[in-house]
Amino acid sequence: MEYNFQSIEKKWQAHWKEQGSYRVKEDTNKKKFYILDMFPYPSGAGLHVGHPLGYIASDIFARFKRHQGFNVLHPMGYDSFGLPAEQYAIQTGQHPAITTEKNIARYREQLDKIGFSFDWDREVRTSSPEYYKWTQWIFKTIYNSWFDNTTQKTMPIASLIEAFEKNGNYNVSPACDDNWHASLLELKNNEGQPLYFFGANWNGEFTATDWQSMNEEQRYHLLMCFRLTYLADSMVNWCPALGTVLANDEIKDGVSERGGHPVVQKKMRQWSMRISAFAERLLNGLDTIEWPENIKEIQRNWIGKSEGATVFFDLEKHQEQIEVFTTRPDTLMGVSFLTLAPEHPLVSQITTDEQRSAVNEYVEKAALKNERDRQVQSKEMSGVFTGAFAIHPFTQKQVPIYIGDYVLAGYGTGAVMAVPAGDQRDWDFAKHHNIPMVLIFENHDASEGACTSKEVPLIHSDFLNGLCGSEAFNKMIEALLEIQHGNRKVNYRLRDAVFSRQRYWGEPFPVYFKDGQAQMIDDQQLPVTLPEVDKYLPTEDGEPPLARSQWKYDNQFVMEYNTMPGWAGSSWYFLRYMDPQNNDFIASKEAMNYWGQVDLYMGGAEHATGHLLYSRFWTMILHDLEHIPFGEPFYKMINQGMILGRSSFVYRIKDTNQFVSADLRKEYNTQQLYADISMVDNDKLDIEAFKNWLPEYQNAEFILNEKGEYLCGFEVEKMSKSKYNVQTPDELVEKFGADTLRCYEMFLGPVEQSKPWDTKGINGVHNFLRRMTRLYQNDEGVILVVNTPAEKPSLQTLHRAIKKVTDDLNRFSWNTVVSSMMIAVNELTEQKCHSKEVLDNMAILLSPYAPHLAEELWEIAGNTSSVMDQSWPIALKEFLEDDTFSYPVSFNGKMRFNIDLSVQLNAADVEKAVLAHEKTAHYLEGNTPKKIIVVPKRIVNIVM
RNA sequence: GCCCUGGUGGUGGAAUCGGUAGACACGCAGGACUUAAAAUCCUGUGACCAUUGCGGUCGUGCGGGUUCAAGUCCCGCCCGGGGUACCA
Repeated sequence: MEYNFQSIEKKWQAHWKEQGSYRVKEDTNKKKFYILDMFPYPSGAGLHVGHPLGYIASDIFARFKRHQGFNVLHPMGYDSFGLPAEQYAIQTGQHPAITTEKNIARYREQLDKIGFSFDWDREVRTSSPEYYKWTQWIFKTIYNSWFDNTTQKTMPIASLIEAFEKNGNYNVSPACDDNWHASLLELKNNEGQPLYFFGANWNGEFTATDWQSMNEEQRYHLLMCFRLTYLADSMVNWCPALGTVLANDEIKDGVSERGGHPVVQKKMRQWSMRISAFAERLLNGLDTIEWPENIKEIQRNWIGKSEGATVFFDLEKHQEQIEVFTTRPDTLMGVSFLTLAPEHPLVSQITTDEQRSAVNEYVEKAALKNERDRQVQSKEMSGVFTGAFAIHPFTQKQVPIYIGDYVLAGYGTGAVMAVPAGDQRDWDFAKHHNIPMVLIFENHDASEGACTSKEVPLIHSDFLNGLCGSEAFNKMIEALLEIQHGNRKVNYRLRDAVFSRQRYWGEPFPVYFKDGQAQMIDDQQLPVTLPEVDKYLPTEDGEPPLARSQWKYDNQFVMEYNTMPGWAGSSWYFLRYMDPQNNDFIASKEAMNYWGQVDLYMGGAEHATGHLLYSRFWTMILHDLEHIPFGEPFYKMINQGMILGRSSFVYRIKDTNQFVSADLRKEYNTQQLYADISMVDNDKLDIEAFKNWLPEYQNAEFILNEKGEYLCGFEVEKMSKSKYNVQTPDELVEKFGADTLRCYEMFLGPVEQSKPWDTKGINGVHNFLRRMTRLYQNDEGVILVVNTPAEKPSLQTLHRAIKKVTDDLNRFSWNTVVSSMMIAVNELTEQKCHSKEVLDNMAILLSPYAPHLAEELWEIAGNTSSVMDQSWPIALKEFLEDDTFSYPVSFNGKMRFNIDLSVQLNAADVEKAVLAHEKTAHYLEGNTPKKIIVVPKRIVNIVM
């Protein structure tokens, strides 16, 4: 019988479904293995061949682990809240839930065809109320928590209140914004008086008595400064025309990517998550997990730890100080000016009357640019002198103060001390504005640029003269502490994460507002479900879509009309798979204790600074609060690469309707046009299909090459509809079968590498499966499997394959496994081996890669059980080694010939045998060997 | 600029610990079978030189180095992919 993959795959998929083969339960007698794929957003376009790459790899690994006796949790679900469904709803009025449902059905159909071993009973969808009930619960939990800087741990907010009751905020160090107390002083009560009783110079300390005398409103705002999710005014990219906030990557050249509308910077009251408190934990945790080094690096950079010092500069004519952060306190003696961000709060206060108009103009100009624009600006170091001077803390000399938009308000203190001798940017700024430099490095000629090395001894630096590096760094910090003008400081780039979105299709907040204060809705009333709206657009006065519903809590209190961002649901979904139907908790303690951390996480590297950071953040919080038994969500991670498309091109001669074959196109002036890859086979164009493709090509004429063919050009690029290079898995499953597709995607190369999709090679893999089939059955359907014992060479072939396949899977080398199995099948075919003892083991080896065919072959060989239930074969040592080894013999490192010798021989005997060999004399050319290197079972090298 | 990756035949890739570079496929060329095509099978296939056979030289982005031995280790460059940035 021919390899009839269509009927085989249909048969076994139905069988597995009927048997519930992939259902999994906690079983404390078995070791667990949790292998997870990043769940997809179910887009309307469906899957292309790139999407299942990671799923295939993880599915193979899950099946391998099952054979090894592990209890494997391998679930799948959908990240089903998101923008595309909402956009579609705006255009068509169709409810996003309906669109999402449809897309999920299509995804499921496509996934099912590929034969994945997901336990679909555990499916989760982030948009289902049963699921987002717990997203809301986690939000509330985070709201009711604070972070203790001393112990570096999340604590319930009640414990902070208790501390305040006892000692005010003495002896307690909750994570918060540096100037949290300043923002409280701006608040007013109903009478328009300051809400708090602290004077304008309050430094943030308060006593137990202060706390006890606070009213409920005062305590609300005070606590908000310490909660791990909090309401605060933050700068957002507001697009008035679209009525929504845009993410940075939704803006191109200062206008919205969609529609090209202007975008302005606006302060909005938003929920934020205090991820900045976890900077150090997130950084250190990376050392405890096995992730690809590049992802760890991306996260480290994103967290952006820098160690340095805070320095306070007194002002010449004002009480206030300017606080700067620097990583080079050792260069403090070289300060020639300070630069403030245009938004710095002291700017208007210190600017002199002569400079005021210039400064105002500059500040206004800067406000029009968003942060990203500003960074793209030219290198000409724009800035304006404020007219004010600071006083150098050591030399007491005047230091001019500038503003410049290269200083960002959002990083550090929004102010920098400039040392032109030691920083290239400061050097550029000084040159441009003709500010005198202070030279502080030995032998440094500052006419060319700054000296950025830390290893050059200092000069003109008073007590630091002659020192450099960390010695100077530490000595300066000591000196700063002594004169009380600075201290050691660690700064992080990581910012708190905005958690509000002005969208419809996302999780609603379990929050309403009473007297302007946010109130959490009781756990018993969760989930708070999405209300119906007439349109999925913002209201006329710019409120989010949910406001259209006139939604009220208890019929009187305004609800929070924002929704949660996309990363909310995906930050904890791996927990829900453990116990997806649980109504009492995110998952039962038993289930979480059993399944624990994800052992292997497979997904794209593009989530490095989003999902992969946020889910670590939430896991740490939940772990600290003892809701879950582990502190890092994903132990081992592998990033699959992207599969790129191979686009085909035709070449039209300019201003004609003539197309010229790619190999002849240089002779003409041509225009390159896409041709759909379905009309191209082996770069040869199906001319008739092309003519019928689009009306404009109907009367096209073709200049063929000498073989009478029309060749297409090609390019490797991202798969996309507009490039006509999308290859769907469905077509390939139809044509070659799921097993072939699975093997081929693995055979393409290492999973973590990006590579072009090219269907050319798929025949080779398909042939391999056919040759495998022929070991069991000839083309007439006669079963060849025999019960006679196998010959030694066949057993050697088998056991070598077992060893190689097992080793390669253990080191996640999916591609080489296919090669090893091909080699085994080629050898067994040559040996005409049809022995059941060999073939049964071969079927088990094959089953992770080609599960349908493996089941079929297992059955053909006369077995009644399922191949999936068989334990993984063990490679027997006696069949792994030959009696002889073919030694390569090299002369001065050049390999000349092989000699077969018994593996029993020791190095001296090998040397003797080689020297006795007839060819040795020839290659010695009369020389005496100076040295002979023998590495047993590897190589012989003769040095002359 | 900085950080992370990668660079091997016509193509995808293999070489796991410093030990025979190019496994396994694709493609291509030639042959067998066939009226023919497909399918299948066989042979060859890194480049260059020599071919009557034996064989020889070069070769893993480039230039150096360490070593008996380097795709693999070290130093200095070049190019591609990704991340990030007036980050103080």
